[in-house]
Amino acid sequence: MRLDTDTVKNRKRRVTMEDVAREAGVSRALVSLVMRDSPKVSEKRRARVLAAAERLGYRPNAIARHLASRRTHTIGVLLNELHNPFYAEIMDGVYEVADGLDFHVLIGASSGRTGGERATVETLLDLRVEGLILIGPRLPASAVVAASAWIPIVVVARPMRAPQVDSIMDDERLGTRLVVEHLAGLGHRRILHIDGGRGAGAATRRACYAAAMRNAGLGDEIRVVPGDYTDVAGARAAARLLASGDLPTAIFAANDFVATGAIDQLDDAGLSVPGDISIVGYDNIFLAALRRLALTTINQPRADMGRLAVRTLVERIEGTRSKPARHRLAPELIVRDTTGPPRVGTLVRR
Amino acid sequence: MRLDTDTVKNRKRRVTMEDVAREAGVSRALVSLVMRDSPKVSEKRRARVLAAAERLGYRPNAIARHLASRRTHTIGVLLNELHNPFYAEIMDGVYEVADGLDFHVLIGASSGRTGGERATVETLLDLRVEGLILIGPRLPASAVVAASAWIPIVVVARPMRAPQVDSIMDDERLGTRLVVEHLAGLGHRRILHIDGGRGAGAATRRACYAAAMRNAGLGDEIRVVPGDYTDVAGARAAARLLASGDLPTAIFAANDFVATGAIDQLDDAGLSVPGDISIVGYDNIFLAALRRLALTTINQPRADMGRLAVRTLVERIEGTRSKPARHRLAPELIVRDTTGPPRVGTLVRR
DNA sequence: GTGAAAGCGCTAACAG
DNA sequence: CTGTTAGCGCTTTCAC
Repeated sequence: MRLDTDTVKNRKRRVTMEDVAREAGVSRALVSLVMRDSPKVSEKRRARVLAAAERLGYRPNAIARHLASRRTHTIGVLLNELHNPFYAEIMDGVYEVADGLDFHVLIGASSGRTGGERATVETLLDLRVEGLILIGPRLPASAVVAASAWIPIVVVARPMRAPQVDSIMDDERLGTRLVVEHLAGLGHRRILHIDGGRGAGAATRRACYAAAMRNAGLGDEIRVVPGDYTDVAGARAAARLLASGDLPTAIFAANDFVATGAIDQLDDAGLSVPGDISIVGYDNIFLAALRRLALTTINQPRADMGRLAVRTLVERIEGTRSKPARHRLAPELIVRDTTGPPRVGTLVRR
Repeated sequence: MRLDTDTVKNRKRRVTMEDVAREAGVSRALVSLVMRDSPKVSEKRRARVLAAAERLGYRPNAIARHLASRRTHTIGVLLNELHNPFYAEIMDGVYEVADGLDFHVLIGASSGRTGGERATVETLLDLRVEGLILIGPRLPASAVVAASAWIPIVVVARPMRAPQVDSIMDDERLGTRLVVEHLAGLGHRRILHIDGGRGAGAATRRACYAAAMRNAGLGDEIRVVPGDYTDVAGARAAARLLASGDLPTAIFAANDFVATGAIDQLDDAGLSVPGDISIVGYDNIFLAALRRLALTTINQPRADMGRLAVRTLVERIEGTRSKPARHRLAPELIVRDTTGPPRVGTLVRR
């Protein structure tokens, strides 16, 4: 029995460019040119090389290529949260234009580990991605700025003021104003906000809510209950509200997940939405459109945000632009069934 | 003004090991040892080197390291679908044990692009990840087998028979049997299946459904409507059913998304669930637990699946095991409010 | 067009 | 423990 030198642990041995060159009877440099689709190679030789590569089952080693060329043509994406479809829908846009621009996309998530996001960013950095898109990062701004010393960074769904960092989000002032005005227009005054806690952009949304309330002449009614961007947080906040006995007539939830959790809890308590209390979410994820939820919410142009993120990033990578980009996309109000006029005679007296 | 040679396009110049060695007054090899936490370096020198690295802002170049060591300590994950929380929850388990085993995780998604999954796998392969976890891949089995010639692969949520490929999923025979028996126990006979189309594992689920029906003496009632793993597909299937006028008394949906879409459509048609028709999903994603849905479904131990996937993969990478692993985790029936006894006197006559 | 030579930044023996 | 010597597999001048 002949020793099979082509297998290691039953797997293929890596075929190198050298091997292909030998097989095709040309120099290694020529093979390299062919692999990079260089125009300065005769059709004949190109065919020879390609055939040899095929025969040997050659796969270019991207790592070696990256090391030598100092380019990876790859962008990294930090996904704060794999569970929220909001982010997934942004990714649709990211993939769409990254594919067109011929950039690879590497996703790093950070499922709640300690120092998760930071570690993920480091990994991506060490892999020499050429730019980074941070989607809904909870990372301290200082860490983002530090990373931007290395490569271009665009932050999505969270404001960022560093000159070296680009940012993309919806127009929060407008979005929150649409919410408050819709509710106020229905006759609500006691509009409470369950916030996104330490989540990306939560502080902004909270501040804009307050501003919108004041603008509507409802400055005295500003009331914020702490939450997080999850359905569990929404349910918990609603439970606390219920327990306190001091219910508002309307709730503006930090996002659709929070709204969903809150509704769940109110249902459980036997309250009617919007009969007893109105609820508005934010994001317009598919969940909101389900008839059983029919959540009034704010639509964010998610795919557009993803598309824009890649374009913005690539501009920086290619050095086409040097001044910071601050894109603010237009949100829109989607009225469904969770909002209505306030109950006549408040449910619970103050 | 002094020319700052340390910036390129306003970004940090890469500091190399050589630079650190010079700064610390030691050899490059020593720096390398320090970076790899080798025990055979005196505390004193280690400190010197670390200080120098810190001072220079040195970041090891993972690419160069990988090339030289021929190890990346990274596993790749192909996520067929970023939108389905089912997969996100598997990832929780993946991260948990990968972190513990000190493996990096790189996610490649493939948002519906043509040849998306294939291209993503290639990218991951070229990056020399040491093993691949394919979660719910739609890739042809032949492509999976081809990839397994290069590196260890474990497939999650889809059966795979290749000797070189490991697979992890729930026990579908049991899961579907629980569904059918639950429904049959309530008195249903006309139990229809909206399937997952060409989705991962859909064929298995379909076949097991048929087997379970026969087992329950309901072989004559087997009926499958084509779908896909999305809520849209569920709604569409329900719409067709409604239009046909030939409704079953119970629907077993391919997954919770499909069930949700179907319910949405039935609601719209004014039918009552489970009054007029019972519905069961599969997966038990958070959606199913919402009170407004309260979907009866099958729970899959998602985090366990993710954990097991990494362990199984690492066994192969380390060469600890060579025979194929075929893990089948136990699913369980979660009864909620979408199932009940069939309507007395069928809604629509055959 | 094509090939030779010189690295990319790091790891891995192997002497000392 | 420390430094020297070779590469890892590819790209990239630069002559020919």
